[in-house]
Amino acid sequence: MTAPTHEQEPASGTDIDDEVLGLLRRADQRYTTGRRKLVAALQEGDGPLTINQILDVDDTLAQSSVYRNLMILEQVGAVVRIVTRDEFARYELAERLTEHHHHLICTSCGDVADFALDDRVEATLDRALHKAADTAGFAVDGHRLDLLGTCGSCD
Amino acid sequence: MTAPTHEQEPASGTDIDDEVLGLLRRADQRYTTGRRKLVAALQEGDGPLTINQILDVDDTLAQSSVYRNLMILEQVGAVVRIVTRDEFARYELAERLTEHHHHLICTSCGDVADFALDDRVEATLDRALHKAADTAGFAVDGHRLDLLGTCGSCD
DNA sequence: TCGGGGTTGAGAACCGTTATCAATCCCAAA
DNA sequence: TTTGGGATTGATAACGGTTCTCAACCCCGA
Ligand SMILES: [Mn+2]
Ligand SMILES: [Mn+2]
Ligand SMILES: [Zn+2]
Ligand SMILES: [Zn+2]
Repeated sequence: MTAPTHEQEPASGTDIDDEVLGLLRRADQRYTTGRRKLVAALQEGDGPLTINQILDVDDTLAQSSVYRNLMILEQVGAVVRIVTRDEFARYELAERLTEHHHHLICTSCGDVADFALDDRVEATLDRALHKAADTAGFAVDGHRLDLLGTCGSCD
Repeated sequence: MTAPTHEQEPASGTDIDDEVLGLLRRADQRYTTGRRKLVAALQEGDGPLTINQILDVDDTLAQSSVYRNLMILEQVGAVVRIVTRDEFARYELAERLTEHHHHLICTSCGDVADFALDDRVEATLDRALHKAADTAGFAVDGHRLDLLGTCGSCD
């Protein structure tokens, strides 16, 4: 064990499937083959994926089913939908299944990659955010932090 | 003067118009009445506004012109387009014309409000972000920090 | 005053996403 | 194992926010 984080241990390895199964069951949904392939595809990317990126990873998936199943997985709490700057939504596994992290958004090619901050910085940030939220009468659920700039492949 | 910030003094009051005028001139664009009304509408909101919110504020504006002029004002660097969670894009004056700030996004009603962090926290954050970006070979342009939760009007 | 390029705005087109629905799958009961 | 029926699938149509089109208009300069 390392320094304590503000959240419980995320599922790692293939028991992500178990966790997703539970989330779906709780909503009377089945963990079908297509949904398993979807979760597997999301697990591969090192950042949130667009629909087309998902279809590139697994071309046995049907576009309309991907859209529908991502919606269901989001409702269930297994997937998060992310909109950055371009017109394509991106999807990633919820932090409950992975770990709290943030995004490097390349304003040139549009690609999005994950990165994490030091726990100490996160703690400082959370404190400041809660303080700011309190004075605004805002109940905090979480935060979203993106870095905008140019990725390595774009010089 | 208070503690030094990491950016130059933002334009305040009605000389925002002067600044916008300069930005448009530099791109061989005119600062027409419609564009002035658009900037005025954005100045009124206490957060980024959707197209419909803009049309509500000033019903003399034509939708298609609002879309086109927001696009031009964004290219020129006077306006920033923001996409949160719902299907409506929002627009606000660029930080060059206002001040660096962040957003409270209500996941219930979708409304977005501005808030700012302490300069000290911003500095700590910037330092940590640059460090993380360096190790990822990412050139930082800026950051975006949103607070997700429930606003005061939504309990 | 006049000419002409920039701007406007109503409407059409675009395109990512969502809804439709018949065919199929899959669990559960018999 | 067989079978009935509700859930899921996937090709397709519909939807809606945004962008494009183009004729009318405006506005600056000669
Ligand atoms: Mn964080
Ligand atoms: Mn900041
Ligand atoms: Zn890039
Ligand atoms: Zn609200």
